[in-house]
Amino acid sequence: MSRPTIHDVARVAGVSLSTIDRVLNGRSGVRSVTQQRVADAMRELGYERNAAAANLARRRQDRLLFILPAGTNSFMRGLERELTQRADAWQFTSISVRTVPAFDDAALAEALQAVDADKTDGVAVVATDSAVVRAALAELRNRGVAVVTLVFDLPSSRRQHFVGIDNVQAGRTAASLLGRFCRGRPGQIVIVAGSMLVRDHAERRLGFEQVLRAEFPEQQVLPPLEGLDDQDIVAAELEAVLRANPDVTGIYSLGAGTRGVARALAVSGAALPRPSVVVHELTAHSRQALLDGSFDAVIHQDPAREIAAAVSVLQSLVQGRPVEPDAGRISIEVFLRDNLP
Amino acid sequence: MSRPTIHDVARVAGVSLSTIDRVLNGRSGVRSVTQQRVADAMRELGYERNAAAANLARRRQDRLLFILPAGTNSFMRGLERELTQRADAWQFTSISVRTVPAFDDAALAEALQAVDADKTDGVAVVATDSAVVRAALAELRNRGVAVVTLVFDLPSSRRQHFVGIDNVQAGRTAASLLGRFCRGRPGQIVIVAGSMLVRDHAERRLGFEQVLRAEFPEQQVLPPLEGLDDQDIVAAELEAVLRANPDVTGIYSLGAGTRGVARALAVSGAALPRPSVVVHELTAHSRQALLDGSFDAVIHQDPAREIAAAVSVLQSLVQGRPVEPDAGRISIEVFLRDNLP
DNA sequence: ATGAAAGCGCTAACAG
DNA sequence: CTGTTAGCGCTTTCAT
Repeated sequence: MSRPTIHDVARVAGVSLSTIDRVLNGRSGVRSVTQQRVADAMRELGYERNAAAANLARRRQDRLLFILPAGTNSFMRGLERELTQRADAWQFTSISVRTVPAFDDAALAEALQAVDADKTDGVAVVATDSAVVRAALAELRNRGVAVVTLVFDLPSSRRQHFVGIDNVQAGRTAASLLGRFCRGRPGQIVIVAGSMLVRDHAERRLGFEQVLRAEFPEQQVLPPLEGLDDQDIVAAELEAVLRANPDVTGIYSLGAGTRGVARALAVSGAALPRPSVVVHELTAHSRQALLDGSFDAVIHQDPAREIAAAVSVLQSLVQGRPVEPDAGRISIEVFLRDNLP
Repeated sequence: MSRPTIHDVARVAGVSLSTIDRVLNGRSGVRSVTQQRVADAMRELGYERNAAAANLARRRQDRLLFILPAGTNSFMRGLERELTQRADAWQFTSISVRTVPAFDDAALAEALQAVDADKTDGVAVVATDSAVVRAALAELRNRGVAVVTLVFDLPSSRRQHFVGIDNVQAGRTAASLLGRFCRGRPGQIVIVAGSMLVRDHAERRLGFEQVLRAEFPEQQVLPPLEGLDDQDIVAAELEAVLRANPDVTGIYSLGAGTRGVARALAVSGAALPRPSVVVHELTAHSRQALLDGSFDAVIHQDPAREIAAAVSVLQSLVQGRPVEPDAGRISIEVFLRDNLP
């Protein structure tokens, strides 16, 4: 009737609970004949282990720490919100969050060093790329703590996994969209970069130019505009570029300069057809711009999925379970006005 | 140190475990003074209930049944795979699956009537719209079983929730994409419909035409091509249409005729620029077409999310928890060649 | 109105 | 190598 338990298996196999437990958890000290008997009994009964009961008895808590940059970046705040609001969504896992000044290698390295390895099983960190950070991360690993990078990767560091999107693919996706949006209107494409971090901006730009050059050669990519993610700078510079190049057909904003882009478009709005616009990250502002028609598409990564993947990977790492190579790969979402969540 | 348990709360409040349990579960038989004391103790200790332990002790299993159409529709098979492979992903929930002949109202009604209300707490059904089905569904509700519709809705029936995408929005999304893809190339747009079910095809078409007419009036929408989701019919008819209309700029396939579309394009491939193509559902075939460049975008709904949402909504319903109105809303995903999962 | 005690399905010492 | 026993945190009789 109800699901068989280890008691049933023990009875059928004619052994004790401990023996069942041993084979169930692959512990040593069971003759292979006995193992076989137990395995047969399990198969016969269709036994399925009750993970909740196991965790309860084990009374293990995975203590995970998330280290995020402070500041107003809405994506980072989204991650933090996800973490604090759904703190109880993960059974047998206790999660804490620390924020450190953004783009401050020293501060980040310090935070990594300050991790108490006796009270922390795993760390997810939004990393900046620098020698001190790499060193601190390696040392954390040496102290027996599992480490994954989140959002920004640190390849060839000692981090065990990366959880985030593939930024080259994100750039390629943007180009596929924008190239199609601008087809039949040869002209210039403006890339608005920022300063979130060198690596991921470079990757997005790379992917973007790969696809645009190969598939939409009628578009000329202008030298990227460095807006430092400051909306005033972005607005001013972009406005100037638009004025100087009346044939701009498309704009790709790969950083956080989204609001500046919207402002520049509003000002130079008279010119028609207005350029097609693809930006990153769904925020209140980009959503609004999508709705009023000034942006065409938003490339997004979902904070909820990102956090869920990080927790899951860290749990596996901490518990010594195998982790599939692409467990941390987050899907690149595309939003238009009509499929906004 | 470790999370406080009801033992701690009991000690601090100076009462027994049972009393804690009573207030925790809102059972009667506790003086309000005592309730207050307990509540204070919980707050003081920062008590959080351990849901797994509660479920274990309660030993309740939600018995859910999924009724899906049989046949080769890859989306339906995707749902079934999700259900059977991840059967153990939902703690304290046992899931069974039944398939019934597709588009057979009588068979579906019969399956609904055959549900054993004593052994089933909730049902998720991919419904077809007919009086017998509605009646059978209502009767199932009367027998005390929770019911949600999945993928296809049955509004104004007694189903308690719908889990699936908004098909009008899906159609609008397709039009936003295709309209932009075809901009600057005035011409005709072909809609390839099928026969999956009248309702959702009609809704997709509605949304599609809404947006196309309003925002891309330079495109003329041809009368929809009824391919009955049969690839041979779709291929033949579409080929004829393409031959007759050399100015076809875009194709929207809103049903399951995807393979036929690919074939027709391969045959009439000579003509350039080839029409832009947006189809529904990511399958091995549509993925391939995306990769080889014959399709531009795929509108998708994720079977995994769909199943997860259905299970979660049914659990809430069965356990009498409140369900947010849009708990069943699944997001509409957009895939291009470059953001394929 | 409140408490004691016996589990839920599994794990973890500790004995044999 | 295998079995016994005492819980994990919570619910549920059944007393009081």
